Amino acid sequence: MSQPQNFIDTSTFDKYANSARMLLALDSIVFGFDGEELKLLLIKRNFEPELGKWSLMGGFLEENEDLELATNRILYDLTGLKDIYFEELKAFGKVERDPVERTVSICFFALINIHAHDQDSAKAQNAFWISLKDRPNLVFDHNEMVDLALERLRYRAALHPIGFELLPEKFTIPQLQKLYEAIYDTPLDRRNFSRKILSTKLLIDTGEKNENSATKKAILYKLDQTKYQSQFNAFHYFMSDASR
Amino acid sequence: MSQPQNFIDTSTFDKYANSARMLLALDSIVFGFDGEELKLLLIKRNFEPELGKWSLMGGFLEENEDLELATNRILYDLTGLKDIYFEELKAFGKVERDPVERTVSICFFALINIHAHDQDSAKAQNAFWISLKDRPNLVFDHNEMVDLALERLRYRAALHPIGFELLPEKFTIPQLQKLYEAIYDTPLDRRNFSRKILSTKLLIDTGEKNENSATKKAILYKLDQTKYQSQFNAFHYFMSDASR
DNA sequence: TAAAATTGTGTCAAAATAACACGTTTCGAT
DNA sequence: ATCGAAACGTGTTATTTTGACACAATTTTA
Repeated sequence: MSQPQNFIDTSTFDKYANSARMLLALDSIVFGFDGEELKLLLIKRNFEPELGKWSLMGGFLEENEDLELATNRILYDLTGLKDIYFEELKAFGKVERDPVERTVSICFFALINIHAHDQDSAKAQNAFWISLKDRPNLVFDHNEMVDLALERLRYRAALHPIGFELLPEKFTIPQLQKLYEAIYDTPLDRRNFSRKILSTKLLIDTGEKNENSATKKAILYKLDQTKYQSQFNAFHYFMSDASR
Repeated sequence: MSQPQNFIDTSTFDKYANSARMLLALDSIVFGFDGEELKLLLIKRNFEPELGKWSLMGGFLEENEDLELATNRILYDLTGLKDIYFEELKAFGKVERDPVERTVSICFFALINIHAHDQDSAKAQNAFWISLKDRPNLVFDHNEMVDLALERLRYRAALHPIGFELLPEKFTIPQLQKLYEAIYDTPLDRRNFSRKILSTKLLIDTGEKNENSATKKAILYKLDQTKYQSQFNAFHYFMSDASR
């Protein structure tokens, strides 16, 4: 992380010379699921620059703050939640991406249970849940970020049980199927989907049923947390061809 | 990529205040394959800080340089090659990761044909090919970076045909198998491997044979570039369980 | 020309997948 | 109370894919 050109003095080495210091932003794509549609938590900017326009939630990395800590701070400010599931997406670093000042953004996406999050936190940030299908135009390169985040979500959810992060603690297989259908925007066969999910042995029957149903009440399952964590990196192939 | 706290003046907005500007480093893990072992291109540092120790090749992002351009610049300086295959790995941003000055590193890994690269470029950087198995201790958090890069390589090579990037233009299936065995440090069944690879239809028989062989000469194949690019993101499942 | 090393191809049983059918539960309308 | 509609749980079958394994062909060297 340094190169020959950048040293000053081999005996009394203090600072890297000649290279630019710049702002490091963190931008978050937060996905939620309301039971029907996949949603994004977006900010209606009540601050400059680009006041009044839509954007992702972000913030700057501070001098004495670890990167991971800053990510958690930003997600907490936005949702009021701690220990949110998130993954780093990509660094965006075009010279002109932020017209105000040279800023490199490290982008990540998060998955949350839309009903568990703190509405007040979102309100404080002027944030709203927007369906993916009617997402507005976003500032800077944020559209590109969302496109990539959705692609990555599809990639990851096809192989790993991250979809569960979007559901409440107890959920039914039909609910899970609707989530996958929303993520991939495609219908799935009930019977094959159920078999696939159950074959992972990741679900535990709680013995309860979904009382909100108007018809046959589906079994409520919960995640087997031990198996979930130990098998997280194993391939599960939830979707046969998520890669188009 | 900005938040309410960071604006100065809604009418004459110029700069983001209060947030720290910092160095942005780019560190590269370069993988190569010599026909037997997986290797890393590492720097014996002839510059400060940490002079004399081993490290990854890196550099700083400059004021008027796109992130992707800088990555290519660093890889070119190291290998003399352009259009190298690389993927972003992760941003490393612990406060104390570089004792000289607060520096966030965006890390990426690259795959190159070890025999095609320019030896002079490597020599100019004091870089050497080191077998993964006897890799030295590296400065800062570079060990962690290499660990993660290897994990990611295994993940990606299990699903996508990136392994081909490490081989010469024309190669045999046994050579490809040795590469996969090196990546996963495990023996594979010749017959099943061959069937799996050929079923992807990514290989074109050149009609030539490997004249370097002391026994039966294997068929030399080349990649079907059109299919390679169009099917790159499809899942190929080259390894049944690369995820442990 | 026989032996050793390596390559290409084939077989077969087991497992996974995709397409599809049937019976059950629940509520509300009759 | 019972019937119908909607949604749920489970089962069947043919096809494909996988994993374990065997055999024949090529090439160099002894």
